[in-house]
Amino acid sequence: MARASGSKREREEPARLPVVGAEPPERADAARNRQKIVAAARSLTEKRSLEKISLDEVAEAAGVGVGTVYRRFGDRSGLAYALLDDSERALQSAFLQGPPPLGPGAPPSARVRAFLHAYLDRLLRETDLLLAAETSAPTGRYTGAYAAHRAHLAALVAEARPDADAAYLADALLAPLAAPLIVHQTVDLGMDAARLKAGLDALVEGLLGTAAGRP
Amino acid sequence: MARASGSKREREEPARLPVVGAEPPERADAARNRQKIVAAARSLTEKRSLEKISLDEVAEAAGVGVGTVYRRFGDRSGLAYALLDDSERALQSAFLQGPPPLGPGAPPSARVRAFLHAYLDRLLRETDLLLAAETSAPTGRYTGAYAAHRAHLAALVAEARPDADAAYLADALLAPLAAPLIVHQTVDLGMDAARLKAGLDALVEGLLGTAAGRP
DNA sequence: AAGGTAACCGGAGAATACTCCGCTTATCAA
DNA sequence: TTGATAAGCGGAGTATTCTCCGGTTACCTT
Repeated sequence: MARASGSKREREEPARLPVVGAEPPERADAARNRQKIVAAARSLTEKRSLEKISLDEVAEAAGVGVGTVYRRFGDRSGLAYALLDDSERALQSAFLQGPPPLGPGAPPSARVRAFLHAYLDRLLRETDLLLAAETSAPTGRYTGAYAAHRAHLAALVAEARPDADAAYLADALLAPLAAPLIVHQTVDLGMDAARLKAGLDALVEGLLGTAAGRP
Repeated sequence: MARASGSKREREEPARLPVVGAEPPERADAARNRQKIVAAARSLTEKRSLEKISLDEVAEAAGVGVGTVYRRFGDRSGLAYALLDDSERALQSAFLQGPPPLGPGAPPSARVRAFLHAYLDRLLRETDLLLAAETSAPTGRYTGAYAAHRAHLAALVAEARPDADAAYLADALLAPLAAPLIVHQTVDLGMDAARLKAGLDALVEGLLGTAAGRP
């Protein structure tokens, strides 16, 4: 089920975020329906969390059949990612070509730190959507946008610590930003954003050594 | 939904793992049914993953009504935790009163390292159950056994680094052990246990400083 | 412009999750 | 023992997810 849903979404959702190569172009009616569905979902999420909205309901609001919703987005998680598309593009653009420290120009550890902060801010801003995206299809989380974040961090880690297992450390840095964990920390444990950022800073400090004496 | 399901399981599942205080005793027929359900589920999981078994099916195999399964365990996640009960007890016993370095007697950073290794081994041994436990009810993951692990690590971290935010770092150390991430790393990325352990060691080293010069 | 083909659509239907409540049973006090 | 009472039980019923396929439509070729 893990791989199945992952590869399914990959096939069903052409030309989205992390895809680079050219794919069979989307037919006009399909694109139109996609937009109708996204618009309807966006409108519905203004009243309650996506997690409490049935996809049948989205289909009806969009004026399409249920099958169409599932064909386009696979499941609730796929729809959530579509709704996150804008902020994801903004984030990627910021760390790929924006001003430092998030974008190029700052030392790697500072960029890692800036990325984690930016991701946390975004998570706190779109908690409901990211929760829905991660919790339906939990095993499919690690493709798509996650892979881009992971690659970005891995490159920075490799730059700062060429001897380390950069790929692993990238995962380890992203893991504390899992949406359900953040929700638990903020809602149940009462941790605020500043505390979480301080904690993330401690991680970066320990792993990459922003202190002067580190290689 | 997050809090709801969490508090529900808490109410429905008396006298399990992390509960300390006395609760209303479980009626004899209820206990009998619980055992029948667990036994049936255990038997069914020998053939396929719990995630692919409907709870109706478990109920029928156990010879009880569906309502009984839901009342006792709340959802698939609750049932999974029940099936993990034995290994969880073993783990807790090992780090609370077993021999060092997992149990008392070793320096804190060594105990943290030993705990992470032990948890990873257990995760690799019972991947399917832990995956089912975490992925149904993802927001309820952070109560019960997780809270015990977190408290244990937090105490060790506080001992090793009295100045640090021990509670946060405990979460940060446990986060890379999320079942779906481990599955992705091992299945999709082909990382083996040794690599994961080395990565965890690097985390511990960076955060707690097993190297001599750390306070 | 017309026709062929591949993609797409819709919604009925099967599977599964989860709830609800009238009836039964265990437990305990008298 | 025997009621009283609270806890538990079962399974029909409702809600939601997800699939499947006959009919439709966009797109390209000629």
